[in-house]
Amino acid sequence: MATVNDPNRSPVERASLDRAAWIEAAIDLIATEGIAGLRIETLARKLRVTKGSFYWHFRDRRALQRALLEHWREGRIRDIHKQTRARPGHEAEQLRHVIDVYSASRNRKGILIELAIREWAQRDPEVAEVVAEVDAIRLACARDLFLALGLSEEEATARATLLYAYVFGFSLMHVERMPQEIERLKTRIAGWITGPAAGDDEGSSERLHAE
Amino acid sequence: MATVNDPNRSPVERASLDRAAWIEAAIDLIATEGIAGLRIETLARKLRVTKGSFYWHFRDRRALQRALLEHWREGRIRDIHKQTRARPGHEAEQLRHVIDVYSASRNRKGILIELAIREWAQRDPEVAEVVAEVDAIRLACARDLFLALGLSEEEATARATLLYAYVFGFSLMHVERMPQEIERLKTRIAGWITGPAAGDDEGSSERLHAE
DNA sequence: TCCTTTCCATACGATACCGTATGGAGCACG
DNA sequence: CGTGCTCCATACGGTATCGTATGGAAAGGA
Repeated sequence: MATVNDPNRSPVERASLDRAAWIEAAIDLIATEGIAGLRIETLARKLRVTKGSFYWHFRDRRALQRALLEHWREGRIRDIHKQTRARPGHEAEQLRHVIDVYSASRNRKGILIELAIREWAQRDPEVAEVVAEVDAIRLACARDLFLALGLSEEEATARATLLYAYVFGFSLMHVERMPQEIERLKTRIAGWITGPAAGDDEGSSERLHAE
Repeated sequence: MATVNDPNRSPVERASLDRAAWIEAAIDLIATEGIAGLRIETLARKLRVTKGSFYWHFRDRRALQRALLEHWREGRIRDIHKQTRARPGHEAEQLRHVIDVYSASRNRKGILIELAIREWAQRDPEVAEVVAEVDAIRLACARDLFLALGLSEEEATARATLLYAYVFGFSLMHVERMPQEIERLKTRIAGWITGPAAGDDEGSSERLHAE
C-alpha cells in the first residue's frame, strides 16, 4: 500500500515514524471513544491495515498505551512551559491564555483527550502517576505566574489549583445557555481567577458587589 | 438461592425491588470500571445470578442504562434541593457543604459515579441531556444561595458555575501533597469561591470547620 | 540471482460478551 | 392435584477482540 521504505531514513527512524502514526491514531480514538474504545483491530481498520502491522510495531496493547501516555506527557509539559515562559508584565495575559487553551468551545479535541486520559487515570495507577507529574508541573508554572503578579506563595498555589480545576471541571459541565452568554460567563470567571491581586486576606467587600 | 418471593410485597413491588438491585449494582460497577465496564454478564456474576435473571427484569442493556441514568438524575435533584433549601442566614455554610459533598477525600464513590456519568455524557447525547438538566438545577440552586448573600444576578451565576466546575475539576486532578496541605488548600479555595462575606477577613477558616 | 530484512496480511485458537430460546423450580390458587 | 405465574439457569448462535503463528511481497545488498 504505502511505500515500504524511504531511503532517506534509517530503519530506526522509519520504524519510529510508523509507531508515531499508530500513536496519533490512538489518541484520536481515545478522544472520541475513551480509553476503553482503544482497540487494536479498530485502530488498524482506521489506518487501513491489519493488526499484523500493529504487532510488528508494538509488543501488545499495553505497549501502545504506554507510548501514547508518554507522548501525551511530553506534549503537555512542552506546552505548559511554552505558555508560561517568563514574560515580565504579561503574566495575567499568559494566565488567561492558559485558561483559553482548554476553553470548552475551541480545542474540543484537546479537551476530550485530556478528559480521556484523566478518566483512564482513575482506574490505572501508572496513568495516575503520569497525570500527577503533569499536574505538578502545570501547577508550578501557573503558580509562578501568580507569584509574579504579587500574590503570596500560598495564595498563588491556591489560585493555580483553582484555575486548572475550573478549566477541567467546566469542560465536564453541560451549560444550557446561549453561546454568547457562556462566553460572557467564562470571561467573568477567568477574570476573577486571574483577577484582582488582592487575595482573601484583605477585606474585599467591594469586589463582591462590583460590576 | 434467595427466597423466591416475599408475601408481604406485591409482585409489582418485588419486581421493582429487584430492578433496583440491578441498578444499584450497575452504579457500583460504573464507579469502578466506567460506563464501558457495565457488562451484563459481569454484573450477573457480581449478583451471583446469571444473565437469565437480567433479561427478565430488563429488555436489554440500554434499558438498564436508562434506568440507571434516571435513578442518578432523581437522586441528584433530590440531593441538591435538600442541600440548598432556604435557610436564611446559613447560605455560606450551605455553599461550603455543597463543595464538601464532592470533596475528593470523602465520598470517593459519589465522585467516581459523577465522573463516570459525565464521561458517558461526552459520548451519548441522551446522557448529555440528563446531565445538562442536573447541571441547570444545581447551578440555579447554588446561584440562589449566592443571591441571598447579596451578589448580583450575574455574579451569582458566575460563582455558582465556578463552584461546580471547581468541584468536578478538582476531583480529576492528582495533587501530590500531604493530605493536610491539600485540606488547607481546599479550605482556602472553598473560602474564596463562597466568597469573603462583606467585612469578613481571616474568619473564614474557622467557619469552614464549623458544622 | 539469491538471501535477508522490513513490513504487513491471513489464519488460528481463545476469551468475553450480546440477546434469544427454552426449560425448570418454587409458589399461589382454585 | 393441576395450572399458571414468577424468577432464574442453561444452551445457543453470533460478534468483537486479543495475541500468535506463519506466509508473502518489496527492496537492498552480496
